Amino acid sequence: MATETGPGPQVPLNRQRVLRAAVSVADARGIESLTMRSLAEALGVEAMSLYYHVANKEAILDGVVEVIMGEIDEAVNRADVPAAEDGWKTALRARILAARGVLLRHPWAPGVFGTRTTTSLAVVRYFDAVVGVLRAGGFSYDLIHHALHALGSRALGFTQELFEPANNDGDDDAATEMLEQLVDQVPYVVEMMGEVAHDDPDSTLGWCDDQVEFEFGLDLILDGLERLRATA
Amino acid sequence: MATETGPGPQVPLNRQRVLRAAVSVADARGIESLTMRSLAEALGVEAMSLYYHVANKEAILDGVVEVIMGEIDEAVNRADVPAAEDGWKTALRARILAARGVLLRHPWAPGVFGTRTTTSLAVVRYFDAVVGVLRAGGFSYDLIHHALHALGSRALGFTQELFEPANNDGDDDAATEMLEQLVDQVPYVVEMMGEVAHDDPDSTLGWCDDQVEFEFGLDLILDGLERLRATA
DNA sequence: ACCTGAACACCGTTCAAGT
DNA sequence: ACCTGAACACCGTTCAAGT
Repeated sequence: MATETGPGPQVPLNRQRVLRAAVSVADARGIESLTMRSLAEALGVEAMSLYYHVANKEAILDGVVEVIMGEIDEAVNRADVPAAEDGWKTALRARILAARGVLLRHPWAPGVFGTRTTTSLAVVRYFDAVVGVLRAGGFSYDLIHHALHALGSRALGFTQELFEPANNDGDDDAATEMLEQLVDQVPYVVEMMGEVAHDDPDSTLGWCDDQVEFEFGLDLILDGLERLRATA
Repeated sequence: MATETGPGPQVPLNRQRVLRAAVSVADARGIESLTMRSLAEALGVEAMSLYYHVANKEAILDGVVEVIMGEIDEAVNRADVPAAEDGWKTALRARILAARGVLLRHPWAPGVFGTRTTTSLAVVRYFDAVVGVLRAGGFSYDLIHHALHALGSRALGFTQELFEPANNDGDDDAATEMLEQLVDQVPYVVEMMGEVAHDDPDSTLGWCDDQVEFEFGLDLILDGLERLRATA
């Protein structure tokens, strides 16, 4: 719970504690407030001490990816169903939704994944397991290769949300009003929102159920892959 | 071509010139070197002058998105095929591939799109046109809504490339060697790469044809949507 | 109306120095 | 072995001041 407590380092710092504290800081105060100085403060240490344990901030972000991937591995191991019994689609779906559960607890993580330039071994290992599931399901490597590209980051449980952090501060009325003034600029979108909102009286401008939509897109891709596999 | 030439501002600066110069700087030297000071220098002006024309750097990045979306609109208008004649799938596919062509010229742009918190009107207008194409193709708004989520950023021609900027500096041998030492850690990936490389002797570690893979994923989704539309 | 200089708070990082 | 203080180059930004 607490990122660190007490005065200064009774026990010497190490790389693992630095990385875990970085995740905690990002969780608690957002990734943009993760600085060498704020991280050091959370650890009860001076900023310069961090450089004894990690090369620089980039290395910290690389390490943060490893920590998150470790959490994903844990979640998958807890949730995964055997591929042989229920088929590849069920197994892969469960794996991806488990990964998604982890990333929902670290909403800043997808952005960090996107900024890494060197390929993380932990990420490759994750994809290796995905390839294994598909292989056990009878896919050719050629189709598996295409499949990985089709899934993209969805294989890790996230998608690039283009409209995500809209300020949903309860002012749905103001937002609706604004949209009404845009009727001539985006007529189809306005009509769509009106109709879907009408079908589901509970839905307002925050009308998208992220989980439902993620599963819709995931199933669309998985179903398409199953069709290709069966006719290959 | 030149971002600006000559000494200082003969003609007064304005918002449009600031934004276009920002795109030029990002194209030429990368998004990370787009700073208020470097942008000002490219415009032959002091950094503080920029604040007369834009609120702050965030506003510049918002404006950059508008500029890019303008280029996409141009490209789409040049390339788009009428929806009525060739069907919605052909029209949407052409539209998305036109957008992709623009983003390939600005490889830093997807990252900027990802960082924007306020929703860009230009982006919403683009998606409005996508909704229009699907609507003309006989989709229900409910299915269109799901479709937008399934497409995600792919509707704009990009995907979150998790393994993109690998240092492809000709040292494929070294990379292959490294991978061979990982055989026990990622056996399926190694086997996959060996087999696909064997099928196509030209392909090495830079073995993925981005355009081919993008179109594969796009078609997978579009074909799945067509099936859902037809059976609805 | 449009641009600038000086200054501020904040970054990541280096390096010699402490214990 | 592990941590620190002082310093550096670089950010975005404010504000009063220039023309």
